[in-house]
Amino acid sequence: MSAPTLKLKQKRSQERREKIVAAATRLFGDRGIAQTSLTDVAQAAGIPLPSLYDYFKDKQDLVATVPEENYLALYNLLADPPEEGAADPRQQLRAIYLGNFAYIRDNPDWGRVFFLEIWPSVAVAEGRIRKAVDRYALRYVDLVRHAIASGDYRRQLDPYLAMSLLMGGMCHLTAVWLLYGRPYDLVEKGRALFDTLEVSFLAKGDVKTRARRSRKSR
Amino acid sequence: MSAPTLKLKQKRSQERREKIVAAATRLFGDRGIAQTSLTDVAQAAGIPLPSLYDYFKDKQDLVATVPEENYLALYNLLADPPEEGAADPRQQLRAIYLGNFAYIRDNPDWGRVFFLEIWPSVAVAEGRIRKAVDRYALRYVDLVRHAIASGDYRRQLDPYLAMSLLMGGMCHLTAVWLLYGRPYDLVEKGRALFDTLEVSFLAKGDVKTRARRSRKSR
DNA sequence: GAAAAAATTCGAAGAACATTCGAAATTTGT
DNA sequence: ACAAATTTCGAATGTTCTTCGAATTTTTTC
Repeated sequence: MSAPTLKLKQKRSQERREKIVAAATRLFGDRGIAQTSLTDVAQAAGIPLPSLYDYFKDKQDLVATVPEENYLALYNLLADPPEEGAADPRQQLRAIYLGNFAYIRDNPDWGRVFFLEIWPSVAVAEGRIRKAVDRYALRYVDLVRHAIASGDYRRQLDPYLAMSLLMGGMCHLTAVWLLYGRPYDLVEKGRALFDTLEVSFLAKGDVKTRARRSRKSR
Repeated sequence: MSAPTLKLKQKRSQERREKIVAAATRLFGDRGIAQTSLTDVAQAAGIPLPSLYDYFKDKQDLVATVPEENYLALYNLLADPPEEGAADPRQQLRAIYLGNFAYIRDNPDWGRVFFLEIWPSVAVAEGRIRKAVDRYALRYVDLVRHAIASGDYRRQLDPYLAMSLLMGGMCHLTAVWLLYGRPYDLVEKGRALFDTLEVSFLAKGDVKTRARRSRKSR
């Protein structure tokens, strides 16, 4: 029976599900969601077409799964190492932002689906995806707030505006990077973007106070 | 016969075409392109389904037409009034950027299709759409270059990076605005975004030199 | 360790949608 | 008025999404 993902599988036929998601991520990223038929996905995953419906309610469900699944990996990746620099929100924001670019660079398929197909897109209005994206965006809002509280960033800076600039810049940069065949180092550009952007975030008088950012570099 | 848009219509049944585009813009913006069937478009336009193919090669062709058609209007709107401030690239950039937001505010359907459905999206890779978008983006690159040349903006500022920030911010802001039901004045937010962003564009020593921006205000 | 219960798989069939064809209707040119 | 060109759309086709349920496999129970 076509059982939605409501009840988890009880065996390692979990692998099939993963195969499907992997195939879908690749194909969606390649040609776009609309141009990818479930027949293609099934074939690429080596699974009969109707069986897809044993793992996903419908195509939209599969689409929503792609960013969800990767979001977890990304979130964990970026959530872990706040220990060492926990006291420096500005440093943390920078690390997370660049980590984000690195993740995109290392998972371009996912990046393509997420930044070119799903977000922004009306799909993001769908509850499940919206939730993930919001949580993601609020993380940045939070970090900016901390940086303001610590005195690094201007007190008048609107954290939501700052988030829009960070996310929007990342989205645009990634989109261009992907569309033009990944011609340059995305993380490098991301760093330049962040540094440019941060100039407008910083508290004026504080420029030198916190200018000891080059320790360890990367 | 199903004649692609190759040869223009020789009568005012041009109106039908416009009806279709209008209906498509509204429906695509409402529910998204994938969730809108040509049957819906045909019904909304009051035209039998197969007749759509007398005006558009296929669905993708209709999709591409939406941004194309509006792009012209926007482009003309923003290209006209450079006369008065032609000498001040910084002022011109600001005016065009805000004019852009105003156009989105006044044509939210188009904004939705363009910023949530088409750009960014792999659709943008398609020749026709790419061309329009590129021309659009390069306009900003150009304006930034002028502002650099005039000494308003930092000499080290990468015009492409600046464009990414401008476009990305606009895209994100618009997306949020649309998705959350247009809760605030988009142009106002756009202005705040621009002013925040511009801080990082400006030449350092020049802060006071060119600070006479308040004449006549907006 | 076999029978019952539960979960899993997928072939066959149906529904929704995009797209094509070409004959009828209309307009244009002479 | 008549022929040529153009426009319109009903009927038919092909593709893709989705459902149904019987056959198969795995898990549980005694």
